Amino acid sequence: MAHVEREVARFQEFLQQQGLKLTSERIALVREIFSTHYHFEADELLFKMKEKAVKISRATVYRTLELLVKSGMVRRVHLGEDHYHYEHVTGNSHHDHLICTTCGGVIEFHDELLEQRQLEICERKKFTPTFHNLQILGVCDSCRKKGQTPDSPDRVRMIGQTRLRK
Amino acid sequence: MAHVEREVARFQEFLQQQGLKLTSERIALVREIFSTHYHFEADELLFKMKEKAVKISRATVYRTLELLVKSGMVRRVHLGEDHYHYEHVTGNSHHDHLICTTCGGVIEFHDELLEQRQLEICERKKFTPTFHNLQILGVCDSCRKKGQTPDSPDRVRMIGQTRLRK
DNA sequence: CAAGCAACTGAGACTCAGTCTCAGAATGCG
DNA sequence: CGCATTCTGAGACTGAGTCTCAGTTGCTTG
Repeated sequence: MAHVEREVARFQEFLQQQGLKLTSERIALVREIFSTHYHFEADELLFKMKEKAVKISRATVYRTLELLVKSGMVRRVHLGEDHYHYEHVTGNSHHDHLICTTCGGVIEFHDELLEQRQLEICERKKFTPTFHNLQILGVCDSCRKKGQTPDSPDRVRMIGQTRLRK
Repeated sequence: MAHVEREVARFQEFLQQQGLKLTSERIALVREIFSTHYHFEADELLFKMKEKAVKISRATVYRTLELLVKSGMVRRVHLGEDHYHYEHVTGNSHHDHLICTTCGGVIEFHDELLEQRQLEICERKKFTPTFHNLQILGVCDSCRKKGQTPDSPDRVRMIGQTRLRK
């Protein structure tokens, strides 16, 4: 739990620099995000707060996520679904994702050779990269063992979380 | 133009195999897609058809795109925006994208070494890949020359096409 | 430590991409 | 050529995300 407070402090520092305020809603959201979920969705977060009987509006959730992204503490990623996911930015280690189209699980990896090669490609195309995004879709080990066959890429869209609105 | 008719024939063959029908709407859409746009959005296509005074409803556009994806003639891709883009599947050459966050331009590339390395990573993680998706965001040569500085990744969301509904 | 104002919040209207429904229309097989 | 089957358009609907605005709160300054 202690390290959650460190994140709160980091966020506070960012807010101060920007002349913004540290409100109870923002504190609650940062605590929620950094104490549990590694990958999460905005609506999931909204739902979790409702469960805990902490009343925070959808607008505030989105506004806070935007600030967290700006502060560099959280990253917005596409995970194959048709809406955004968010993930912590731990240290500054960039990573990419293997996404299982059967169980929806996400495996992270980082590969220096891959990164290096991308830079080479950019150089050849005279392109100045700022960021990249690689998802590999397929079937994870445990799903394959259960005898599942790989699905078509579209199938990924079906993966969902329980989530409510209103 | 001749090769557009080849695509129409390919689609017809697919439809026949599935016990589906080749309608005038489907022909018009395939012609539109394969005669010009390489990367396109559903709404853009809808708008183009309206411009040409060919009346095709949104539902039909989406339904036809779904069929084209199933037939393997078109691929659905994420290009950094918050909605889908589509692109032709030419032959079977897989490729990835460099996306300029300043002008919205897209550069395609294919790199065997990158593909190879991804397979190695999957093997190490015991993951059976079916598909992947790599976008590199940054600034293209001509935008850089115009003295633009790289934008933050969020900026990409702003890139848009003119498009109307109704 | 109170005032004041800028920044923040919630509620709910709005947007936009995409999906669904259903009654009427078209296709194409037999 | 008939008719079952598949398609279509209009528009209602959904779900994620944004915007607005009136009322509230954090924090700086005096």
